[in-house]
Amino acid sequence: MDTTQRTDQQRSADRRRRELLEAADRVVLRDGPSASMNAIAAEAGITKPILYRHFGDKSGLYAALAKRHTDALLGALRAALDAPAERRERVEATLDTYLAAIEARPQVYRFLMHPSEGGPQSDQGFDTGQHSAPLLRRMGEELAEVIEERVDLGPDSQQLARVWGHGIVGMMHAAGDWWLGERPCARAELVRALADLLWGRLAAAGDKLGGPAF
Amino acid sequence: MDTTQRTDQQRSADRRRRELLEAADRVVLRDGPSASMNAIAAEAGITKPILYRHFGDKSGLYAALAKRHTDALLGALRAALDAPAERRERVEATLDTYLAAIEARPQVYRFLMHPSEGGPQSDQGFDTGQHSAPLLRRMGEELAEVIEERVDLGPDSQQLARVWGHGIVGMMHAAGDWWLGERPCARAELVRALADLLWGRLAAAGDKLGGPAF
DNA sequence: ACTCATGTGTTACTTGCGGTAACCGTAGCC
DNA sequence: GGCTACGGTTACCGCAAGTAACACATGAGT
Repeated sequence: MDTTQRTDQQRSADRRRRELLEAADRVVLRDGPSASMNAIAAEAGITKPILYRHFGDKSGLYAALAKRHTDALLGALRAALDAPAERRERVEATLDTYLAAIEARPQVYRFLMHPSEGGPQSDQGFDTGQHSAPLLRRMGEELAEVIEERVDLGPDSQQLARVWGHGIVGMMHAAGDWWLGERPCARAELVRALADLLWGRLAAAGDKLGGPAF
Repeated sequence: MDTTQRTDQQRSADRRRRELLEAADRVVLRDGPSASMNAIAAEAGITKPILYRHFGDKSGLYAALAKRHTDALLGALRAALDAPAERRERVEATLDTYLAAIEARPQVYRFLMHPSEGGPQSDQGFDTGQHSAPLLRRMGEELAEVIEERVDLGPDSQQLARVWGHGIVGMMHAAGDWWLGERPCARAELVRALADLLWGRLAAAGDKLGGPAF
């Protein structure tokens, strides 16, 4: 078994795997994240056990599926983050890239954020963390890296950058989710509002006079 | 059927309902959000159909359960938001209140954010929005109200306040989730870092010299 | 040519959950 | 006593995840 020489069987297995993933993709796009293994197998023209041979269990399939989309989105985000432009411009471009992606394929987005919430009862009950979608975590970490490598934050910069990375990603996510549901304004307006928030406009704004009980 | 005069039966039913909710609470606290109806019924000392008589279906029970915690948490947050203090202090107090809550009872928090993700296959696949936990939405709306009624934002203030409300809540949530998983620092530090972010420190910070490809 | 390992595929099953139908006992009230 | 109304139970359905056991091909070694 030479590792360099992949046998025909191995390559055909890889192709199979890709085909299965594409079938799964179609089903998830159609049925949302609650697509059943049976349905996916049927779409691929085969039966369940094969899926299990390839992906172990449902979360395995979902992880593989999520990785593809996550990689694609992260690539686009990285491009926007790394562009040679003013910081404000880069931030706005990044926000816009993310929002455009979730606007274009809401089902996929939905799937990425809610990856079937774990197995049967999957004893992960106690460990608290890690329930937020892996996509969010990865985005947070990536952003943190970019911030830390580009912005001068003095001591404690690493800690600060990570907090901010995850915080900003969360802001983007929650605002995007709400916006997608209600569509209260154009995308560009949302982008500006969020950038304004990051630029400290909340802190700079004055108190409203005649406020309540004051 | 006089509406004002609740019969003994009605009141006893209400008591029963509360008892059941408390049992469910205990189970969710122990088993996490994937607690089964059987387990909850057993904890309450009864069997499934009674649960269904009281709450309709699982999402009904979960909704009732979530409402209690949500109300409690929102009450605490409102108190922090409405305190008569400097804005920065109020923001920090609010962040701290939220983080203290999720730190104290991570399972409950987890449950609130992941309310079983909808029914059997619950055809809600296409409508995109509304999958973010109701708690997040409510917090976002509440915060938006407070912002709009207290801060002078000029024209478009309503739109802006809502975007910011949801955005800030999302930031708090994501950062809190990450922090809960990794515990990279004390709560107070996290609070300060987030408040700094909202105060525009990212925009104010200088570029790092000797940056990449520059 | 015969076997044997390996990978692809199937049918048929088990387990466990959400949800429901149909039945049982007891308290009160006429 | 008989009647209803309600708290409760057993026993079931449908469905999805996951598995066991079996069946067909195909290339390699002898």
